[in-house]
Amino acid sequence: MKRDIFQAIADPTRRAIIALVAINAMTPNALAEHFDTSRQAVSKHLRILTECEVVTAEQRGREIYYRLEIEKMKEIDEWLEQYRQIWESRFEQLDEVLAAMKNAEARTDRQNGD
Amino acid sequence: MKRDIFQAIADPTRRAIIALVAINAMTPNALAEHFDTSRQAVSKHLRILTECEVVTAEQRGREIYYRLEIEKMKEIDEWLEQYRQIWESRFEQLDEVLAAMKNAEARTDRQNGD
DNA sequence: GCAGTATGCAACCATTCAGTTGCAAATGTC
DNA sequence: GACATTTGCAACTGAATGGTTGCATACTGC
Repeated sequence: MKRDIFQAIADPTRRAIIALVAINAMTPNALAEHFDTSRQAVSKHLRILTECEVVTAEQRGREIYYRLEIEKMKEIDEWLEQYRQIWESRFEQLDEVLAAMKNAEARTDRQNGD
Repeated sequence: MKRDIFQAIADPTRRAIIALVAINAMTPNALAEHFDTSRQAVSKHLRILTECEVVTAEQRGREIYYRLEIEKMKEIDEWLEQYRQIWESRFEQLDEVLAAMKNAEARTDRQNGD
């Protein structure tokens, strides 16, 4: 029942909804046109996304416009940060390896009088 | 049946496993000690993570060491990139607003002889 | 006020999922 | 070779999930 942002983005349809409302706010009906599923199915996804505060609803007459709450996406970025540090440090290590290889090559070249 | 990286990270236990094997490769038994669930439950999570290529297994005698495949985490980062662009552009807009406010403030100060 | 449109909510269904239990296979130790 | 350890796989279970259908509510335009 208690869902978090990671469960929110687990479903492909929800990721597609997020991508759509990121560009501009949309109504459930307009969103449903982009999918094979029913309007109600989209509506249920929107409810989940609203619960997770990934999107917010704004009533305009009888229409409800949903738009992306971009701040929530930063939470994923923050979680990813620890792993970004890992691959960046690995990249630096690779740099060191490449530098070492270049040095070794240069030495070999000198020895061979290249 | 066909799982992707987003479903892989949807489960809190799996995110915890990812965090653990990111530091150093671990066996299912060692991992299970960190959780309330059974070893088999952890093993099932490892199977899912392996299927998604988030972790890779290395057999050493009768033990199997699982380690994080950091490259796979980049896929999330790549997906997040489009949203990062949004919040960065919003940040720039905020900068412009702040700059405009500062200008307006400076003009007011001059008018008031402050 | 009435027909039509937009939406949310509840009930139901099939599938998936996370977990447990039991068991078999492979490896290490004596 | 006998036994313990480590692990994966299969079967089962209860809960969650994504989907559909039907209905109630609220707003628009006539």
